Amino acid sequence: MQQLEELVSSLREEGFRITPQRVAIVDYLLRTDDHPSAEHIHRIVQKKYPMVSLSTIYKTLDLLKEKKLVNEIEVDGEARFDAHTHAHINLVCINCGKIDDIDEESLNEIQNRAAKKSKYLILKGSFELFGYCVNCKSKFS
Amino acid sequence: MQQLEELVSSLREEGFRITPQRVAIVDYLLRTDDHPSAEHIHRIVQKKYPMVSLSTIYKTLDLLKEKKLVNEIEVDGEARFDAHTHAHINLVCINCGKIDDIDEESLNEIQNRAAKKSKYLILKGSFELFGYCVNCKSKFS
DNA sequence: CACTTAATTAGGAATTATTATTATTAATAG
DNA sequence: CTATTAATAATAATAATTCCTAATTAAGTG
Repeated sequence: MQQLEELVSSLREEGFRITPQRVAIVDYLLRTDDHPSAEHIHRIVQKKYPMVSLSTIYKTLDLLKEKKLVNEIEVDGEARFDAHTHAHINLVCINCGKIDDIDEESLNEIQNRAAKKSKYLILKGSFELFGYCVNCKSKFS
Repeated sequence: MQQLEELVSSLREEGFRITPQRVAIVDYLLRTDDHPSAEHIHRIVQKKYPMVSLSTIYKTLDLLKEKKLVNEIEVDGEARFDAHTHAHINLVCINCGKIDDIDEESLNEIQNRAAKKSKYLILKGSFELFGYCVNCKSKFS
């Protein structure tokens, strides 16, 4: 995960204007471990800048996506975003909706166990995986 | 994959009414290997029953989902459905959008290879997997 | 074979997430 | 400081899905 200053100056160097809105959005995305929706980012950013509009959130997220600075995933027809652009998978608990990241190193272990146990994944929509949700404690089979 | 008659009588046994609309929807889902959207199912079913409404499609799909007779996945913010309810994963080509099923036996092999090569999957949104799309021939890395 | 009635339907309105449009504002270059 | 033009706010438009309600009908009952 990169620092705010790096991101901001890299954007400036590429000729993008640095606005308070953009800084606030990037700042929030870097600070959170969550996978917020555009709406959620909007509510957070509005605390500091009450007049920021939702379409600005969307446009900024588009820009950041294009620059590979954020990752977009999809849950129940809603876009969610995170600033963790290294290789990882997003796990969505089919019980409580909690989203977790799993990085490459944990993933190796999981894939090994998966191969041994011949459990299955379902990409997109609901998915199943051995293990349990760290949030709601429900078990998968 | 179950037969139409089995499904229909199992629905009837549970007290659900068997309507031409429901039969047509189930019939189509059983016949196709595709992952049609609600809209697409609507167009197909309308060929036989021109007055069937889109909301009926949605309600019927909800019923079938609840009874675990169809599987719902999500592609680009659009719901897609299939009647293959056995354990499998859905692969979505990040290049052409083609959706494929992989059943448990093929999956074992894939997971073994995945474990060896330590490639990664991304659940939801785009995903990456070694291999190539059988439809557009584009390779994944 | 009617008769009854609760489940189901059609059709349109409402909702939700997102994108497009446009006049206004403000970040940056000079 | 001023001009340029990208970025913004506000609003309208769009697309997928859900909600609503009066009308219809499947299927059990006499």
